[in-house]
Amino acid sequence: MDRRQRKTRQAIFSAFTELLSGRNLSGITVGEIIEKADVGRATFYAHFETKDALLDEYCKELFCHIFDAADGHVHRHTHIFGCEDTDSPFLHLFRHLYNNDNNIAKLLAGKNNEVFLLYFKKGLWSLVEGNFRLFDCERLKNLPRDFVINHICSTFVETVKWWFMNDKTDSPEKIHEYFITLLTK
Amino acid sequence: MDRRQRKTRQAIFSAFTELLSGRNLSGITVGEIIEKADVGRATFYAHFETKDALLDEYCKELFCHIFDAADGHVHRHTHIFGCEDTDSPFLHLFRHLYNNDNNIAKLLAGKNNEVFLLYFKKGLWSLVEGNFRLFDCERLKNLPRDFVINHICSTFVETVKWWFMNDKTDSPEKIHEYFITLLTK
DNA sequence: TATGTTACCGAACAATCAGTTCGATATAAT
DNA sequence: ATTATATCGAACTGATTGTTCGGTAACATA
Repeated sequence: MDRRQRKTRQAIFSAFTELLSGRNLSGITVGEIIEKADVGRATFYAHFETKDALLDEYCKELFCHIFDAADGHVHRHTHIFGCEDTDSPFLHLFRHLYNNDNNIAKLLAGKNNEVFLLYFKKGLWSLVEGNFRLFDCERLKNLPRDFVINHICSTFVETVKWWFMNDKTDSPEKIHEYFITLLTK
Repeated sequence: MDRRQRKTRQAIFSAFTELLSGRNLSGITVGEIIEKADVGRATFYAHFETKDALLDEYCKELFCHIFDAADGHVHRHTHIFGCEDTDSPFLHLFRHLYNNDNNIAKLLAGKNNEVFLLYFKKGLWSLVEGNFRLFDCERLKNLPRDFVINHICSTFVETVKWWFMNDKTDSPEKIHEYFITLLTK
């Protein structure tokens, strides 16, 4: 990719990040983005077809990174319940979120930012599905598989939201314990 | 209230309902609403300050009704777990949703309609909080109260969403069973 | 019926924003 | 040095929101 293209793309992403941390997504205009990115209007539209396209690619880069990192942890142990000492990929995720990598926390905590939760959940789905056996539990055995997966994902997302709403007063380990308590028998 | 006012308000609500069932909320313009409602532009803004204000009042009327109905059921029994024969307020809600009162199903099933889910959850919260004792469960005793309430509400909402996504192939009773299974020990 | 009040109409208006177009300029590749 | 391409910037279209205002119709009251 041309160096000019790389720089422009980076500038737009940075500006977008900065704007997102201070305001609702719906209130951010293209004009503001290009002003903060110091980029011509036509240039913006040469990179992204629409504002939604920008959001799309932005989320892809953001969440792809964090979930890939979490996925690496999955082969280090066999069962997240009953193995207190070992990391679970979810504890790993909680820690990522606690450290606020890539300002994800601010994005997920906002009010009108359901878009991000959607992407977040999508990444979660793969993670949960890929390790479904870890959630083997007598109680959930007779329920439809995708119903349970959805429940696990939603529970995680809602746990994160609740955590952030309370300004992350609890430690990642504590929150992980809460999360597990909800899902285990 | 003046009969003219009533008629205008009703016309706008009807038009809004009709438009909502076919399109995303964000894609609906004031122009479309007043055209379908056959109402002058100035009249619309005499009734509702903004489009969001319309949405607000619309949701209030919609969900207020359904939750009031559900709340009436709450005193007919003491514990939703382990009393298979008796109605729970949640089974009652599932039945309401199955019958698609007020086209609520279409609203909640849509893609970009998180706004409605928000209002829905708000109503749920009161219902759950008002009957928190019904969810007495050993496993959840040590968790923060509002964390658990939030989890119950979220689980209900997600169950409904999953149900609708699958075109309501399961009966309200079956879905209620699923829901209870997720939350009981 | 006569009168005053209130709601509605409709058209015009300002302001904001998304997305397009195009000629000129700067930067990269060969 | 030459060619290709990314960027700039300004102007433009079109859609949408929300406002204003004079005229008209419906309502309430006496």
